[in-house]
Amino acid sequence: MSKNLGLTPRSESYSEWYNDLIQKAELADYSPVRGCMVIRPNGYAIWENMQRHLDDMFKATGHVNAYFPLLIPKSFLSREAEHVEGFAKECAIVTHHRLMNDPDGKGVVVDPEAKLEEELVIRPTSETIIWHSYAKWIQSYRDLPILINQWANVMRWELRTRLFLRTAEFLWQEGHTAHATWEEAEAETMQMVRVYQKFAEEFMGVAVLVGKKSEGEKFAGADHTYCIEALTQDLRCVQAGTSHHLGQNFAKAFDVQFQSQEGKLEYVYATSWGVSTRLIGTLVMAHSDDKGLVVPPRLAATQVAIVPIGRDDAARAATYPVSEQLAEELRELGYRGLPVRVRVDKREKETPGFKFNDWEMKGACIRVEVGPRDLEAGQLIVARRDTGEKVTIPLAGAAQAILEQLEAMQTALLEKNRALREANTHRLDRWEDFVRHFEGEGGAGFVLAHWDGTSETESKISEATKATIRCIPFEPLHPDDELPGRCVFSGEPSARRVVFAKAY
RNA sequence: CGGGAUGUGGCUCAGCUUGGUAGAGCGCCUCGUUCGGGACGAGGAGGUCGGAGGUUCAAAUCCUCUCAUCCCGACCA
Repeated sequence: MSKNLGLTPRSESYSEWYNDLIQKAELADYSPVRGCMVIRPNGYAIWENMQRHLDDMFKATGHVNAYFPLLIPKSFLSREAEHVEGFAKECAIVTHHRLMNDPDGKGVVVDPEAKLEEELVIRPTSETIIWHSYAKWIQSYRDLPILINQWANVMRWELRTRLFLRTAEFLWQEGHTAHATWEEAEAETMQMVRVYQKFAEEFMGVAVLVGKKSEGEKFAGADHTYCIEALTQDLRCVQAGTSHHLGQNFAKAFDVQFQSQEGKLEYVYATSWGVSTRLIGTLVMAHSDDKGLVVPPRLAATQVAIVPIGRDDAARAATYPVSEQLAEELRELGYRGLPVRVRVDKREKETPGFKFNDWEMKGACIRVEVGPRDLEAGQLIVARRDTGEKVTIPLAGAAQAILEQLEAMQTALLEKNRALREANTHRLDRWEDFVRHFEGEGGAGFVLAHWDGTSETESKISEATKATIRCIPFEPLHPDDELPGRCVFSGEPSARRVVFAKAY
């Protein structure tokens, strides 16, 4: 236990703790290319669980999946002025299509003869290539709405990367919809940010703020952007998902018009919305601790780890079958409509103590100890990952009791995150207090303050404090947050408080 | 992209100042003893010292370039 096998404690260095955890919980590994990551099975399982549940929610709201290509003609990016400005600086570009042997005999080099006529951009997002298709598919109001989602990878040439939170290549889903009216697109934009909120709360156990982005923070090419914003244990904010109302910007750029019922030609209204593998980083930062990964049961790779104790044949003959039987019973009973993800840890070279620590590092929600002495007493020991609490339960009915523990953990994580947010949300009205609050390294929670609504003030505040406007919340955290006041920076009138925080 | 730091068996690091042909702990493999919170003993395997070039009789060590990671900054859905 005193050996240096653990993580850097969060109190010592939050960012080292995060990096250690990603490695030791085997969520991801570095790749030979800067900014890219290998997502390992333990991390990918979380992504698969996220995908499964999000996809169900998308389907339930009428969406279908499709796939659009990775490579985009360079010229497409420049069709929409704001869009190209937003992404031009971080694009990877394909310029050639062939390699050849180095004439100097040192491996391979790019064949200069194989230069592409038009260079191709690796998608940083797919609006442009998708709207190129939509232009072909949409002629009449009867072709609308189009409600398509795709699961894909995208690439943004980030200069400063962190595993999961900001990588050059990442996995995500991007929904792209086309509508006949502004109102219908607005309803879609709102519906999807609410889907993300529901997912964050009910599956990730993260109490997110939902609101609208300021002009300065909205998506490049959007009319406006809605978002969910999460608070991490180091009191920073993570933008966890966005939903954009694109107005007619892309329809105009790609000339997508439809004939209305009245026979008039009109431009289509668009939305796009996405969440990415950044959600995994958010999840880690929201719940995990100095012993390792903590994941809410609904997303955990392993929900229950059963550790049979005793390695001599006599002990094994008793604890192994009981363990297997319990595992089978859990799978059959299921949790939230799916077989329980349960593992019986029969590794024979490791001691029970090692296994306990190992499963805590890897993020198993519930650990069950099945020992010879327990069996004699007709009981089991069950330990919960988030609280560390160990209880003894009767062997009879154990599966049901374990399911209850899973549900209790799922609920407790959300409550804990909500309590973190409540304890770290402040309302500040004096500029000196505001500046002092954000002084120093590290996060400082959410600050609700008045803002005069101008981009000038917004950028001056962020220059002075490193804090940015995270969103203008849909629902006030307190009714008084929607009362008018005076901008914390300029003293000009303000209609309501907005949320400031230091962000990842 | 700018500043700083780092890169030596799977991991953590020593060796570099003062060049002389690579070490420790952990992990791994084998055997035995163990097994209720990171077991113990004995034996064993494993390294083009991130990569390329240069200086030298000789480079992990000195020089140049380059790649990657971390921290800070700038940038950023």
